[in-house]
Amino acid sequence: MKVYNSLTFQKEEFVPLEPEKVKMYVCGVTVYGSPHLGHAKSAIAFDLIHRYLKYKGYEVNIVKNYTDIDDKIIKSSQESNEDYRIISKRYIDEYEEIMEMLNVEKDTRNPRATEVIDLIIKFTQELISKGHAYERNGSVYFSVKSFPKYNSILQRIKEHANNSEEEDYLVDQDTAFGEDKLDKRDFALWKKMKEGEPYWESPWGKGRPGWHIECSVMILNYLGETIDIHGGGQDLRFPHHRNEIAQSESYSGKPFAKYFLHNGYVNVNNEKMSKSLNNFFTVADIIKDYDPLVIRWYLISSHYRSSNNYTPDSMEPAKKTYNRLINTIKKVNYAEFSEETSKQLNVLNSKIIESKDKIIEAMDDDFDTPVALAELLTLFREINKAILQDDLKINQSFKNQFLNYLKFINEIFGIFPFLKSKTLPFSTVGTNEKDNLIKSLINLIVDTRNKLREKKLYDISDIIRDRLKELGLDIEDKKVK
RNA sequence: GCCAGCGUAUCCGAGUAGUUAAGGAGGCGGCCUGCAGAGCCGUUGCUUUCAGCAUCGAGGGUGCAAAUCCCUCCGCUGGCUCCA
Repeated sequence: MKVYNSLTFQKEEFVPLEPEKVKMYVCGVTVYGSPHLGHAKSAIAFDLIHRYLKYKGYEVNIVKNYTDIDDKIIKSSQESNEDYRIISKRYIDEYEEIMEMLNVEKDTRNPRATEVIDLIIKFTQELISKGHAYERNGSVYFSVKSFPKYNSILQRIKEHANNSEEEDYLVDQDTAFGEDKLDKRDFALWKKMKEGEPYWESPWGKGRPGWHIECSVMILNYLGETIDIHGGGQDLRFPHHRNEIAQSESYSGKPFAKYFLHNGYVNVNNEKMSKSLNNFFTVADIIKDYDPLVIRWYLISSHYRSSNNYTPDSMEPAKKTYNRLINTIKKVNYAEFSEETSKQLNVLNSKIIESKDKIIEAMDDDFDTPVALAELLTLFREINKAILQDDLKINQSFKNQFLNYLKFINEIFGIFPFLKSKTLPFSTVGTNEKDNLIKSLINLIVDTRNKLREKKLYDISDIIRDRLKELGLDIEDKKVK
């Protein structure tokens, strides 16, 4: 299996530190607003990776944080005159609700920044004692100079550049960059409290953590000094991820993460969807018009590293394609049954196996979902052709194999969450007395209507079909005998 | 300016050297159907059909062979201390 590693700018064979186990951390959201489609893209990208690693037999320990204290939350809190905890709680709840609808699997844990303040303070103290950080006026800064390879992390430095790295980055040394910092590149580990802000007590007085520190601390605490996969959006490469690496490697003296994976953006009119540009579409709004699974399909039908250009029409093709899949599943469910094995059925069986192999091959190549989904659609076309065009009768073993295939698809893509039981999903009729009665009544109506059709009493049979549709029962006619 | 990446047919979106540029959506034509729905097939660059010529932002280069590698240029997006 290969993954594209942002640290080395190339695809690499995925080999975890410990066999069979993967330690994974994903930068989550800052909770001061409703999640938009861009957040969903990131969450689904790493959900897909999580699922696929599990499918490959790895035991995945995945941690994703909530940043529940930062400038924007404080600002929002001051504007609405609400406690910052109420705001963060509200948006964490909403985020979790949305993620559940999008069928994003639960992480191993989701720590909040405010849960780890003590650990942040300890971590910061340790960095100071090792000479990697310094305190100025109640704030603590990381000293980038103490970490020589800083500039080359997650960024290529051109070999022919005349200037040394330092010169490149320190030309503005004497322009204003915050009076307390010793180097323009230094960043805050601990921020001194401003009047009216939430605060925690620390050895440097009242204050709160800087932006980058929580991730380093959570990783150390919940996953260890070195992890396998660190994920997040492209926009976090710098400064956030570079700073995390600097802090953590200065702290432990060990490599921080083996692979960095970054997902692409959702764009609107070829601009990044973001809160600051106010061009975002929230998932909650899109769900009003589209099934969350259609949104999921839309997002995974492009590669996780590339960007989607979203327009309000973008969901339409996704919806149609997704419905085609559902229709095919229904067709198989209602197909005529025969225990005999036909040659054509054997061919279909082997196509299912082939399709699965091809999907695995595509996913092994840096989670290439577009190619994998193309394989899925090709198989479904074959099945439609056989069952609708050729009136293929299916047997139990085919049904089982198809069901297993669907479960495999759901396991790695999460697009058929209704597949829980051992049966196909659309046999809504149970076994109790009432259900049997309903079943008999429906059969009675359908049989009667078919008799009418045989007698070419189409106006009556069309009314019945329309009325049944109003009740949510769709009839799809076949040829009249 | 520096760094990363992008530019593929009407649109979305794969494809990093080896016969037909995956798949989807839309359009057109056909099949099926009492109708509808669903589905299937073909087509969707150009030219006087079965043949030929093009084609992956533009131009050049390497090579038996290029959407794919190299160079130059054009255009676009993102990051460069708020960000998924």
